[in-house]
Formats: sequence, structure tokens, C-alpha cells
Amino acid sequence: MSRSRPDDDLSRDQRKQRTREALMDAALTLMSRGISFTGLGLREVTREAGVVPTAFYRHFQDMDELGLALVEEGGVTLRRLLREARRGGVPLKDVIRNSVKIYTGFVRAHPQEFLFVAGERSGGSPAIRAAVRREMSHFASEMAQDLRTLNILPHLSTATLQIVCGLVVNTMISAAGDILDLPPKQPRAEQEMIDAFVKQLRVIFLGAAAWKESST
Amino acid sequence: MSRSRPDDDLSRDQRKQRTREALMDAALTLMSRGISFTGLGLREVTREAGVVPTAFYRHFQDMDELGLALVEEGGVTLRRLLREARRGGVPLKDVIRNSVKIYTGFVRAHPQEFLFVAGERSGGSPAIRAAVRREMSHFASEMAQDLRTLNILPHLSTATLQIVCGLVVNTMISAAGDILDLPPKQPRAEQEMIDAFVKQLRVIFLGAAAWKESST
DNA sequence: CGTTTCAGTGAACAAATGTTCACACAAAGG
DNA sequence: CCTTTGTGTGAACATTTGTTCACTGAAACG
Repeated sequence: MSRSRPDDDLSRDQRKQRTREALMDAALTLMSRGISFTGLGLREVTREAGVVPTAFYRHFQDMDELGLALVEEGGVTLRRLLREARRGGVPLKDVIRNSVKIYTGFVRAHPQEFLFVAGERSGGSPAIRAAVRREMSHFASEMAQDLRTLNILPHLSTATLQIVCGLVVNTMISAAGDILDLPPKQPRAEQEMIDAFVKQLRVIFLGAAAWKESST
Repeated sequence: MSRSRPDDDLSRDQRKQRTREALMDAALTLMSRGISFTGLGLREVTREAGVVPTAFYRHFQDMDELGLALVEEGGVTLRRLLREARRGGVPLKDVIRNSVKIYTGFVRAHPQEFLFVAGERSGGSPAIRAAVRREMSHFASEMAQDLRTLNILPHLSTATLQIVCGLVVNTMISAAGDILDLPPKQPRAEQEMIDAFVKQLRVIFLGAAAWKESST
């Protein structure tokens, strides 16, 4: 047996990407301990990742670049969310409640990424803020297109639909931040927040359905 | 003439409160330079305030306490906003557009406080986050009560009205953050954002008007 | 096999951070 | 008027930070 530890025979690039992920995960882990990304230090992250500080520079020029990578990761998570929702098909009954169920499931499955996105949307460095906003806008666009092909709210102009989806996405992200901030194991309060969240989405879609494009 | 500099004959308490305000203003000023509150250092703040670092402890135990004071200040500003809106009376025509005009005026007049609230809502330390949420919730409650006395959306239960106002407030704060993040002197993009903001509020109120309490 | 490439190491640095302490000195209060 | 009170000072501290540099050793490659 030449190679004893089976998880150790990896190509160089694989190894590199591995510690890169370790760094990103370390940042997310530290954030889930309460500190916001902006308050994180380079050394802190490498320490948590189990790497020497200098190794950081092999992957990112500075913390901002790490942040941007995390934004991108968050973006693909959001895309997977949409795909998953599509795959489930339209329930035709209780669409909103079901979509919210999928969503909250996703938030619970990837708490750190949602915490990051919600927190840095208006908090972090200018570059990161901008990236988060861009990602949220992309997400809203995809959602708008989905609604189009599902023939939901067909009477709305594309511009209006886009704005409505922006409102929905904004509400979604805020709700995620609120839910994840609850002291853990508090199912009563959590259910209340989710119910309020559903109600807000209902109001939005009700308003969008009642919208007349003529109104200035 | 015993007292030469007229701005210098102040009681001890007045002086103390003065440098306290200087510290708070310094933090806000630094934030408007791009850094988020969480990323601010104690020494950085005292330097900007023109005081020696140790003087900080005469007013706050740590940065978190400073942050909480700023949250409270932000809350006061929001209350003044509501009072101002009330004072203007109900325009009866174009209510939303007019309210938004008042609001954006306020945001432009107190950019730093809105930047702080928007940024630390989900970003900062747990204590500060909680305080911001509490203040936003208070604000939503007051708004709900105002709508009640103005006989707007009278068919909604108090609980529903509260939830709708929560949605409105959330949208307001996000919009403030977005608008203040624009590169300055970009009236085209700013007007676009404000128009979208107005449209979102219209959708919300339209939906609230169409709401039937019976729906599960 | 021999050479090159390069992810990760470890020591070292200047700079900045939060916190401490004894002190100054003007207002407050008897 | 003399004493007390307390805001702001200035020097000092132990830590922590971001960044540099020369290095090691194994994978990649010819």
C-alpha cells in the first residue's frame, strides 16, 4: 500500500481549491458566531481555517476579495433555490405558502450564506455592497422571468414585474436575516415570523394582481 | 470682561454632553466615509472627535454602547419624521408620492443616521441589531396607529395592519440604504430608484386595500 | 530522472488597537 | 475660600493586526 491516507492523494489544483474553500468556510463559520464579516480579520480567518496567515495571499489579495467570492457563492445558492422551486412545479394551490416552505428550508440549510448576504447588503465595504446588490437584482430578474413563463401576473409590464420582484426579494432577504437572528430553538417565535412573512408576500401579490398599468 | 470666549462659558454637564455628541458625530462622519460602524475602532473615533482615546471611557463603556446611543438617536429622528408627516396633513391626492417626498427629504437631511440604521439592521453586533429591530418595530407601530386615526385601510385587523406597516418600514429603510449608496450627483439614477420605491409602496397599499381578513 | 513550479511555512516588522494608571485643572458645592 | 468632584490628558502596556521575505517539499512536467 503506497498511499496510506486515501483522502490525501489529490492533485495540486484540488488541494489548492480545498484550502480556498477552507478559508471561505472559516469566514462563514466565524460570522455565524456573531461577528459580522466587516469585523473579521485576515489572521482570524486563517487561524480558523487552520492555515498560516501568509497562505491567505495565495488565494485572495485581501479580505474584500474573499468577500466577493462569498457573494458569488451566495448567488449560486440563490439560483439553486429558484431551480429547486421550479422543479417542484406550481402547486396551483397555496403557491405562496409552499414557496415560503421551500425558501425557509433553504435558509435553514444554508444559514451562513444567508446571514452573510443579509448582513453585507448594506453593511460591508462598498465593493461588497455593490456585489450583493447586483446578485439580488439578478435574482429578481430570474424570478420575474419565471413568473412570466408560469403566466403569473401576465398583465404586468416587464418593468413593473421587475420592480415587484425586487420588492419580493428584498422582503425575502430581510426575513431570512430576521429568522436567523432568533435565539435558537424558539419554534413559537419562528412560526410567528414566518406567518408574518407569508402575509407580507400575500399582500404584495394581491397588490400586483390589482395593479393597473395606467396609474401614473 | 472676565469671560473672553463666549462659547466657552458652559456648565460642566453641558461640556460633557458636548464631547459626547462629538464622539457620536465622529462615528457617523467616519461611516459616511464608507466604513461601516462595525469596522470602526475606538481610537479612530476619538481621533476624529479631537479627543484623547481615554476620554472615550468617560462616556461609553465600549463601542457597542456608542452604537446603542446612535440607534436611539436614529429612533428619535424617525419619530420626528412621522410627526412632520402628520403636521403636513393628508394630501388626499397622491398620498404616497407626497409621503415619499417628505421621506426622501428627511433621508437627504440626515444621511448619516439612515446609513447607520440601514447598515447595522442586520450587520452589526447582536446587541445593536436587536436595538435597531426594536426601533423599527416601534416605528411600524406608530405608523399603524396613524393610519388608524386617518381612517386609512380601516377594514384591516390591528395585527394585519401591523404586519403591513412592517413591510412598509422595511421597504423604506432598504430604499434609504440604496439611495444613499449611489455615487453622489447622479439625479437620473436617483429619480429612477425613487420611482421604483413609490411603485413598490403603491403595490403594497393596493394589496392591503384588497386584503380580506378571511383568507387563511 | 532531473528540473521547474508553487501552495504552504515560519520568523520578523512596523503600525495600530483596547485598556490601565497617575495626573492636571477648572467647575461645583459647602 | 477651600475642598471635592470629575472631564480630559499623556505616557505606557501587552496584543493583535496586515504584510514582507526567504524557505521547504512535493506535485507537475519534460
